[in-house]
Parts: sequence; structure tokens; C-alpha cells
Amino acid sequence: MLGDPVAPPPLNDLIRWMARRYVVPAGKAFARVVPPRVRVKVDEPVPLPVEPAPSLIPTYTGGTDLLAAIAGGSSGVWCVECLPGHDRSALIAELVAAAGRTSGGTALVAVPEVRYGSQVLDGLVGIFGEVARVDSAQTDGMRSKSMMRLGRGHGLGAGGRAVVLAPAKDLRLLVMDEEHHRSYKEDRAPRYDARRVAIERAALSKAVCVLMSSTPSVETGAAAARGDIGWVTPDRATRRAARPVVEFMEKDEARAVSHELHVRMRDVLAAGGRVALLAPARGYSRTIWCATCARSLRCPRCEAGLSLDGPPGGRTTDVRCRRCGLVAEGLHTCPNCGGTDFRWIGSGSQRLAEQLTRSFPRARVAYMDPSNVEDSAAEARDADIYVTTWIGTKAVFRPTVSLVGILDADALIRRPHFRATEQAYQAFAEMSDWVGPAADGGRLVIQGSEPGHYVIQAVTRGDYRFFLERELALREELNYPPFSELVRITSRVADPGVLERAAQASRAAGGTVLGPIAVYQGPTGRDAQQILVKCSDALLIADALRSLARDTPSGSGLAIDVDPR
DNA sequence: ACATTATAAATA
DNA sequence: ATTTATAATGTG
Repeated sequence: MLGDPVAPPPLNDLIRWMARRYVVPAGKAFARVVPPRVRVKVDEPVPLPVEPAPSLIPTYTGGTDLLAAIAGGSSGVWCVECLPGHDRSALIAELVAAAGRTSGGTALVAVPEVRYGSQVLDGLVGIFGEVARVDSAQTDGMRSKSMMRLGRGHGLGAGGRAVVLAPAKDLRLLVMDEEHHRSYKEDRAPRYDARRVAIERAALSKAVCVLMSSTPSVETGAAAARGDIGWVTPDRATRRAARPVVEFMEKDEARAVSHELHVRMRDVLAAGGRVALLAPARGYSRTIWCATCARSLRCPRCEAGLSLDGPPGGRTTDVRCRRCGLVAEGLHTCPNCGGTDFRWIGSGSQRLAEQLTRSFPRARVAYMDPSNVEDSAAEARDADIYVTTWIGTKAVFRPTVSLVGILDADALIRRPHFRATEQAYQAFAEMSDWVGPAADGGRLVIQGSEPGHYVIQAVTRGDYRFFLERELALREELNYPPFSELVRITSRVADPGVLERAAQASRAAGGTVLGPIAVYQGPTGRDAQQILVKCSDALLIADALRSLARDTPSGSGLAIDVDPR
């Protein structure tokens, strides 16, 4: 039981690489591969399955090449641009079995968002039975068992982002499902990006790394388009057949739901269908405007607009800052002029649900937002109209609907972040997936003000490459990833010298420093300063920052985030 | 992302 | 020794 190495080669080298790239002491990195300390009996390892035989993968362009690469025991990275309608468990199972048929090897499968359960993970367990699960949904005992079992040569391991660190022997295949997902970035030290770690691990283990997504991240798509990694894609006709009807509707400034969309909803409801609406904000209203002094209320700390949680006069009348999370209780008078005549502009999910109850009196209306996720899940299932913010669009919460309305596409596309358009495209594509193909009555309505925007165009066409090309042109112009790598350094210290030194070290290592800018973290967190470093190789910056990180230990409030999202 | 807990640092 | 601030960790 004891004596099994926790990081057998070449995993030890991977952990060292991780410690280096993400600027943490080696011990911190190695701590991640130590199984939970519980006494367990380790099950006999079982080799990889040899079935199912490939049937879905060969229908993709490049699919047989990928299977050949896995079977041939070669090493390399592949992007599998999968069809939203395809069962990804089945797809992954075919790849895993291909590795199994070459004898002796093992495979690891990573999936995002394990905590609400994962259909893909359940699917794999259904197909293979013997899956060593190392996800956080398992008990410590189970995880420990699975890790040790993998260390002894068990064939298939699966779980969240941490599986890329699992001690699998003779790794042949490493699959990242939903490769574009944010949860592959670890949010605490070591702040590793599981995608990068997976690629590095595959290289060290001479394994095949498969990055699978129906909307690959821009970095992965760019590498595939450049020919640096393999590209497996569905053919054009299949892709087109999977699209819903996508309609763009001009946003009506006076109301959240335009007349046109209202008509669509009425038609769908009359036909016995269900509707989901995506509100741009939670709670009640997005902006609070004082009629006496003709100003909107701003956060005293960070100057961002404030929004209201509950209905005015209701039980919850907390005012919340969207940027820094500051919450002020019970708004009664305007802090500026003492006026009491407020106007509530822009509906949040809760007010929308209220309004819809009035305009569709016979429909059952349910809403979900970050504050009521748990108790509204059941209600949502029977609702005719389901109003939610982006949180309720997670696959596990989705009721079956035939119409999805995105009320404010601009809010998503226009966010001040270089990944805003990428994330908007992914979100819209996911909504397309939700309503399903046009042949089955699927319809997506996007309300916004820019029908010509390339994100809207790409979603309408269901064309990932159209999006990718235009996005890459912009990224190149501004030298953002994949044309550069990023390091984000945050400091909460009163003494600005720490951040200054970090900036100097970064410049000396060849980086370009942007900022500093002020950031606000959480209602209790204090103001901090942040810089962003663009460089050609984050390893160089990481090396340059290592001594600074070591010499300014606890209390410095210094956070170095390599490959931020 | 948030609250709780553990730990280190500062002060008396 | 006691208090206080901050980092680590667990949980929705």
C-alpha cells in the first residue's frame, strides 16, 4: 500500500514544470499529487477497454488520422471540433478504446464543472464501468483509491481539471472535454491552466492530447488553423443541419422584450412549446436613477453603477455594486440630493419574471439567478417561461425549450475584456445547442443593436471558422493571445514598490507592461493595483518573477497569475 | 465566489 | 499571551 511513488517519471518533471511556469515553490505543486491521507484498499487495476469500435469519429474529417495517431502510439496535440448534437461520451469512448487496442497504455479524460455532476463522466462510467474517478464529487477515500489504482497501471482515469496531474502509467491519451471551458483554469496557487499542463504532459509522456469542443478556444483554434496541431472537424453539411433558426431582433430601448420577440413567444407557447429568456442581470433593476437630481446612483468605492436586488419596497431592497460586489442595505433616499423619487431602469431576471407573469397570465413563469439556484431548479423544470441569467444556462439546469431569447447580446459582446467576444460566441453557440436543430423546431432569438457584428454573424451561420478568422485579426492587432502570452500581477500592498519591481523584472525579461490599473475584489477585499504583462514566453517572465515572489512572502498581497483567463 | 478556519505577525 | 491580519481551505 505504502511505497507507491506519488509522481512517477515523467510526472515529476511535469510538476516541476508547473511549479516553474506558475511561480510556486515545488512543494506546493507536488502537494497537488499527494492522495488524500486515508487508509484504503486499492482495487486491482484493469487495462483499457478495446471497445467500442469507432463509428462516430470516422465521420469527421481527419477522424481516421487521429485514430491512427492514437493506435500508432505517436505523440501530438489534436483539436476535435465536435458537433454539438453528438454524444460526447460516445465520442470520447471511441478514442479511449483506440488507445486500449494498442495494449498496455492508459488514458485520462478531463471534464469541466464536476460539482453539479457531469453527463459525460456518467456516460463514460456507463460504457466502461471501471473508471478511476478523481473528481471532487468523490469522497477522499474514493479519490485516494483511484489515484493509487492509476499509479499501478489502471487503464482509464477521469475527473475535473486535476486529472491532468493523475499518476497514470504509460499515458497514451489525454482528452480535455469542452476544452474552451473557464473551469480548466485553477483559481488558486498553483494557478495552472489545465490545457497548458495537458499539452506539456502529453509531450513529456509521448501521448496524444485531444482538445475537444464544439467551440474551441481561440488559442486552440488558431493552432489548428495554423496546422501546428491536428484538426478534426465535422463536414459542412452535418454542421449546417445541426443549426437552429437564428433570428436577430433590434433591441427595443423602452422594453426588455421587443414586440417581435413577444409575438414569437406567444406563438411558441400557443403551440405548447416552452421558452427560455436570458436576462443580462440578476435581481431587479440594472440601474437606479434619481429623478430629483437626474443622476444614476454610483458605487462610492469604484464609481460603477449600482443595481437593485429586490423589488422596491419589498423585503430585499439591497443595492449592489456589480463591479466590486459592495452591498448597501435598504435604499431609501438618494445619497446625493436626499430625493426619494427613483426610477428603475433595465430589468433584472426577477423583474422580468414579474412582468412576464402579467403579459402571459396563463403561462407558468420561473426565474433563476445566482441567489436562488438550489430551490428554483425544480420549478424551472415545469415552467413555460424560464427566465435566467447566465448561471441558469448550465447544461444540468436546462429545461427542454424550443425557443431561447437572448435579451441583450450587446452586454455580453461589449464587456471590457479581450476575451469578451470569444466568450460571447461560446455562450451564443451553447444556446444554439440548447434549442437544438431547426428540423426539430429549435429557434434562437438574439436581441441587440448590431446585426452586422461578426459574433452575431458567426452564430447565425453556425460557423466557428468565420468567428475565428475575425477574432484572430483583432487579437493580432492588439497582440493578445495567441499572439502573446499573458501574466497578470496583482498587489494589495500600500507600498507600490512591489508592483513596480515586478514590472521592472518583467520588462527586463522582454515583457510589455500594461497598467497599473485599480481593481476591486469582493465586498470585503480592499483596493488593489494590477499590471498585465504581454510576452512571447511566459516562462521567461515566471523565471524573472520567481525571486521577487520568494522575497516578498506572506503579507505582501502579491499574486502572480500566469495564463490568466 | 464566499465564508470559515488555521496560521503567522504584531503588540502588550 | 493576546489580538489582529492574512492566507489556506472547504463548500455552495
